[in-house]
Amino acid sequence: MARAPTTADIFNAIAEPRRRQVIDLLAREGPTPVAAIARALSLPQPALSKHLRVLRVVGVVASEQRGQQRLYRLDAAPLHAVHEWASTFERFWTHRLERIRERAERIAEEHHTP
Amino acid sequence: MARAPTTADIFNAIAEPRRRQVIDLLAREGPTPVAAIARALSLPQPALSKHLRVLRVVGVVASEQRGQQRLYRLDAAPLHAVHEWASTFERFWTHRLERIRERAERIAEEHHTP
DNA sequence: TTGACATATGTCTGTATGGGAATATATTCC
DNA sequence: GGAATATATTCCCATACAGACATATGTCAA
Repeated sequence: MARAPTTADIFNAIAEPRRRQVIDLLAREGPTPVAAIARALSLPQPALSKHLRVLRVVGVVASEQRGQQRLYRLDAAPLHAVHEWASTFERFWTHRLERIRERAERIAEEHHTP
Repeated sequence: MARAPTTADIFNAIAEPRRRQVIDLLAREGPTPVAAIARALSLPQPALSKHLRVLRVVGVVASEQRGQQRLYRLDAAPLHAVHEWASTFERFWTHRLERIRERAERIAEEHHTP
């Protein structure tokens, strides 16, 4: 079997940095026409349209005809799955951060009581 | 340009479901030898070894020789980036959930005072 | 050393990519 | 209808996959 298509699911879709940039921009700016996205990301319009298709297929953006242009807006729902999956591992960072903090405090303590 | 290699970064690495399974398993079970992972995931050993290489390159797992076998353990640090990125969009789910809850309460209210 | 076991690597194949360039499709205005 | 603008699609190419299978490498034990 080959690598799964980028349209297979949200995890494959967000593997591409350009697509994460698009998502970030829509989150910041709200609904945005294609040309404005292309300008902001310095991306040729055809390349962007292809990325937008991938994002549409996995349901993380939706488009609305607005006169001559097409407004794309974020639908963050599919990103919830990513967040939830990544949250599973929170305890690992927390533990590591705690260890770092504890060590820092211990060292500081030693320096104060020589 | 072609699609970025799976080893390019953590986002590309976790696009593959098998590799997320490996990560999940190591998070649950702690350090585990290759054969046990292969058995648990019903994955041929060569296929698994290739996935493990990808995960090693992006730094999300590390291996330790343990007698004849090799123990793989999770290093969740790179997943922090994924979690942080996904956290950016938390407000969208929260807002949506709030809207759903408010609507439900309004409807319930209407039913109680007809 | 030889053999048994555990893991890694190489080869093959079909499939899919992301960008560049050209072109097709919509939509609005005259 | 025809021109102008906005967006989508098609064709091209180099690259890289994931799995099946065979084989190499590494490690221990006798």
